[in-house]
Amino acid sequence: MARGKIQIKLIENSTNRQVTYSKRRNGLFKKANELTVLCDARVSIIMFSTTGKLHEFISPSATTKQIIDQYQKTLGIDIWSTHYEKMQEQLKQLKEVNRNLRKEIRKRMGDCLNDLGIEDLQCLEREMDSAVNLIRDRKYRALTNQIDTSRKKVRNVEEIHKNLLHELDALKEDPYGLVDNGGDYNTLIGYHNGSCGGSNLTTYALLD
Amino acid sequence: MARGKIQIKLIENSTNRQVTYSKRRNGLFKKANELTVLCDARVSIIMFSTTGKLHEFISPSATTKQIIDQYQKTLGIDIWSTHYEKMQEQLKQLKEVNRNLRKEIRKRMGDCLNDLGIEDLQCLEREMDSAVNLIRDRKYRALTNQIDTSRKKVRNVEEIHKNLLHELDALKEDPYGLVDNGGDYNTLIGYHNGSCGGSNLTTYALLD
DNA sequence: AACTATTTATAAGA
DNA sequence: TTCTTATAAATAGTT
Repeated sequence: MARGKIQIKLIENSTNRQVTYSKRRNGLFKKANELTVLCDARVSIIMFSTTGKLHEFISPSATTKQIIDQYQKTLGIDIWSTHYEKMQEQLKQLKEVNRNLRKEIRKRMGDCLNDLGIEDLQCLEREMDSAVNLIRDRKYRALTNQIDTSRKKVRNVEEIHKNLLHELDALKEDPYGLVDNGGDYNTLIGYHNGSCGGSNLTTYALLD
Repeated sequence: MARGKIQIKLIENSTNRQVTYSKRRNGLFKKANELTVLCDARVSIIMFSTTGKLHEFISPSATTKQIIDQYQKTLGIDIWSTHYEKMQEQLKQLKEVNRNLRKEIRKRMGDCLNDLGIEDLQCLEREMDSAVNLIRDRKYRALTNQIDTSRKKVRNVEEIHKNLLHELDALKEDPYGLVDNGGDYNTLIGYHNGSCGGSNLTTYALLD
């Protein structure tokens, strides 16, 4: 456009390209500003150079966010709000599902039974009964295992005790007497019957 | 810039303003395109006329959404993504809560008991037992109510029957005989013992 | 960053 | 809206 026409194609020389970018960017922004003033328009220019550097122009009468919001509103095809609305919908659904799950749990705790009919109650009772049996079975199995383990421990300790007694007998002739450390072996079993921490009902409160 | 210099200030004449807007808009977009090609830059221009009409330019190598996303990322000051991330976080939390609630329900159905200790099992058993009692009570109360209602119905029907019999007696002298519509009153009680629709276990599957 | 020959954009008119 | 054209403005290449 001066001192020789140029072809509109990539400027190969990197330095020239950078200089031209800078010059023309200023030209573009100047034009945008003139347009803003002359025609009372609102213009947003956002540009990135090859190197990723950001430059922007915005009409003094507006903010970039305003322009972009209006852009979305005008196009109707929201770039974000579709996404947004989907997420909002998903959130709503999950909350509803959670609410129902909490309700289900409360039913299974004997609460919130008002809206159940006789058949629902019978059905629930049957389910709970069989579930309780399963839990009881499981508990018994766990207890049995623990008792077996404890028995083994006791037998082991008794074995040690017997050996010590034998040693003691063998040492009867020894002039140096040894003290027997016989005691309550039950303390070795270590069975602590914890108080039921219990599910906290508030955990299943029907939150919004 | 031609046929006379102009001042850079609002063009009062509305028609002229519109014409200038159109011409200069084209000029601006042309320049933007040249810049895109010459310097391998990515440019987004969004503009609104006084009348609210939208015009946009976007470098062929990009989309407006890309540019705006990158704009936000570069500035750090996210216009949307903070909101976004919050929602995403909320979704994650809700899903986790959901998962736990399902697990809780499955426990109360005698499933998923593997990771429970003896005390947990005892506690759960106790909870379930008392819950079952509550449910049973509620069922009995509901049944009692229904039986009462049924009894009243039966009594009512018997009353009607008795009256009809009296009428019949009274009509014995009548030469026109009347057929007694006596029948199985039990059908009137209408008690249907539905098969337990049952909670569908898949409902409480531990979804992701 | 400044200069300037030249190209390009465009204001006014058609 | 488009075309024309005189002229202002932008800018490529140079310093």
